[in-house]
Amino acid sequence: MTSRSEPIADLSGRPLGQRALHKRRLILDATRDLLSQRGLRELRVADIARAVPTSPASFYQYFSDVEDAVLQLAQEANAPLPDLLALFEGDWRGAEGRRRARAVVEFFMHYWDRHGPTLRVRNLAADEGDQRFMELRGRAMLPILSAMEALMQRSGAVQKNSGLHPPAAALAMSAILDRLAAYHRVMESDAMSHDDLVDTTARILYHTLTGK
Amino acid sequence: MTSRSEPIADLSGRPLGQRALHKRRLILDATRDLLSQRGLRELRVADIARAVPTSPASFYQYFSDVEDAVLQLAQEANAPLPDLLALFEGDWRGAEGRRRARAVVEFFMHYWDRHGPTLRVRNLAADEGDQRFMELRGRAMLPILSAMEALMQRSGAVQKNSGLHPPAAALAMSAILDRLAAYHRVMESDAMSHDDLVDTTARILYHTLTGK
DNA sequence: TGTACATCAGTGAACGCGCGTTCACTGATGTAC
DNA sequence: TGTACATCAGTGAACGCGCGTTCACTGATGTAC
Repeated sequence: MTSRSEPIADLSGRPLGQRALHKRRLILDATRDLLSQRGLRELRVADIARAVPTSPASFYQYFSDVEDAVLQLAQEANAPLPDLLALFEGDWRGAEGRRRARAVVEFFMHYWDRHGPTLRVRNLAADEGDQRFMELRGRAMLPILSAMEALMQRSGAVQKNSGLHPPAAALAMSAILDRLAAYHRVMESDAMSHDDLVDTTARILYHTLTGK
Repeated sequence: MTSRSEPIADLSGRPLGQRALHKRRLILDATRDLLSQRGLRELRVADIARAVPTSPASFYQYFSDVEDAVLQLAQEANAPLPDLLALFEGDWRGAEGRRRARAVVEFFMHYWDRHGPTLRVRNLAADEGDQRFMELRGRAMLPILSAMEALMQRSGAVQKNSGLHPPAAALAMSAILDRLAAYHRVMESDAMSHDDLVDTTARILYHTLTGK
């Protein structure tokens, strides 16, 4: 989803060759590594360049500043979402629906295990009002929310759970999924196993989306 | 909840007089203001001092660095939580329960309207693994999670929603409440009113905690 | 296939700024008698 | 009530470091004939 149409370009808009694409990749990877090792506040262009390793000047060939690089990472993180969308579309009746609900929860957990540092920063920046990050989060969330609402309509949940406002309910479900995926690793323990967490979340999701 | 027992002290441990407490207050207020105006990454000791206005040296009389000041703010943000706790304790049968569920949702929204910038940063720092912020978040959340679990037990939700693991369900509910409170202002629109959001969230909460 | 040239890509080194941090001092407040 | 002294509180000014940013150059790759 890293912009389907336009090829990747440098800051002057010139399209990149193989060699340049590779360098850009190394810089993005280093940015992501640093983001997961240290915090957002400690993320500096100089550190990223040191980690690659390369000169800070190379960084500025591709990105205008640290936020810009993180924005690219957040954009790349949208790539797996069509797979998630596919889980919502289709048959959610009976056992198949319960299976799909679990698959959705597991998807979120893997997704956050992989992209957590980036998504956390994206969400903070969006919450703080940064337009670019708000837009990016919107592009990620809106299709999922729509898919949930569509499912609530055709499953009859809207009638059975009458009083639930579908867009609000969809938002609530995405909040659970995001948040629990974000810290499931910290929360899992003897008192609460991975399966407890997945199972309970999947049940709430299934019930809210299908009314059963 | 700014530490009930020990009086507030400067970095050498000396308790503060009235004048010093007032200055410290001004610095914390400026920190919070800057945090809501700009982002976390733009928060500098020099900026805070300018905003007060005072000398950077004054800042260092009370706080070891920017994180330390934010940590104090996050600590103060725990103060209103006993009121929330009180909502969970008591009678949740019938109309009274539905009323309380709504009150919980409204509490969260007001709470985030007021302390949002601080709580966002607290959550990011905790997610990034900062021990001090993790502990602080734990002190805020654990009593609430316990109160929800206790309610699920005595309301019979555990039997009726059999299969829900109470700690996991409580975690899921706190995720909804936090996240929707965090961005309810951005989400409210013609298609989804404040009341839709409150009502739907309250219904999900009520159903999960009481089984009805 | 070889050579000349154009363009792409990468970076060493330098500059200047602004930040974090501290010191040494001034002024305010409290206490003793 | 007044005076001397001790302690509390606040800060101006300075220092040095490291970061962001850019320039001018070198080296790599592609293209034409």
